[in-house]
Amino acid sequence: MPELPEVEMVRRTIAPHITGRVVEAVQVLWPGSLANMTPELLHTRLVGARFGAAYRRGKYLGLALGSGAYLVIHLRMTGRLTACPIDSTQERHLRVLIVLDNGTALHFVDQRKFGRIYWAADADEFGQIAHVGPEPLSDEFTPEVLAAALVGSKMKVKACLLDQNRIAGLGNIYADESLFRAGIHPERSASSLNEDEVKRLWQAIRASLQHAIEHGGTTLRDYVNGDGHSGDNQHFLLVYGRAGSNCPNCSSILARIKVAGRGTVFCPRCQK
DNA sequence: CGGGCCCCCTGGTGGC
DNA sequence: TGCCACCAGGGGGCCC
Repeated sequence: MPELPEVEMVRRTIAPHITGRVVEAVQVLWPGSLANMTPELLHTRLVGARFGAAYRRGKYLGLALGSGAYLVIHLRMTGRLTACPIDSTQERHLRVLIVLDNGTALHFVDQRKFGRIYWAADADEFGQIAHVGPEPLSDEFTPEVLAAALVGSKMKVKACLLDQNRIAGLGNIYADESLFRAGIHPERSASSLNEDEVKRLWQAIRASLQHAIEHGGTTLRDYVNGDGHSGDNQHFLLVYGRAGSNCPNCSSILARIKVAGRGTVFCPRCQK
């Protein structure tokens, strides 16, 4: 499941392939992948357009175009965005193909068809589509900002972390990893965290995300970066996917419960 | 505002 | 070996 680190890796690896390149052809194999336009409209808008920089907002990718518009992509569960040679074999679950003028093509592959491609006419529309909370790796994200996202909420702290409007980019993996690093039980009421706990959680969120990026993202099944390479961070996860194994801190057996409808792994001893 | 549930989807898994 | 119910889950929508 691509979360902030994985989307950031896609952004970094896809950018060199597309920036400055002109679209020669577009092929939509599954129209359902297009969120707010028809295949015809995408074709009209994209063919002849030139890609600029690649941006990320939360789990949204925004590929700028010379016209000032953005091609906005959300990978959801199983989406992949890769740059491939135009003569490469067509993989299963290919949904949208964008041929560029440098012998490469952007492949949007999505087994479960949850991923979506949006059209934004300008930066404002990109912001409306990717309307998410503060970026946890930005300088603006301080312990005070995190505290503001949690304060006064009756929600469980994990549910808060998963709420994209409160904090951008955390999904199930990094919510669990962050709460473990901070030593906070996922079912704690968000508003019950004291100043020290918020500070620890702030530090933990940034560390979980930063380490994941340094390890190229987490590949559990589908995730690959823009070059088609898997990440390594799955080998460094502390709790996610490790229910029944030993806690890396105290060797207790890691527990699995359901929080906010999501499978949740935590250490009953370390996370109070 | 928040909790719970459904839906979108497909492939993997476990029970029988 | 085969069939099938069930699960995973990001995000939007809906109801209460």
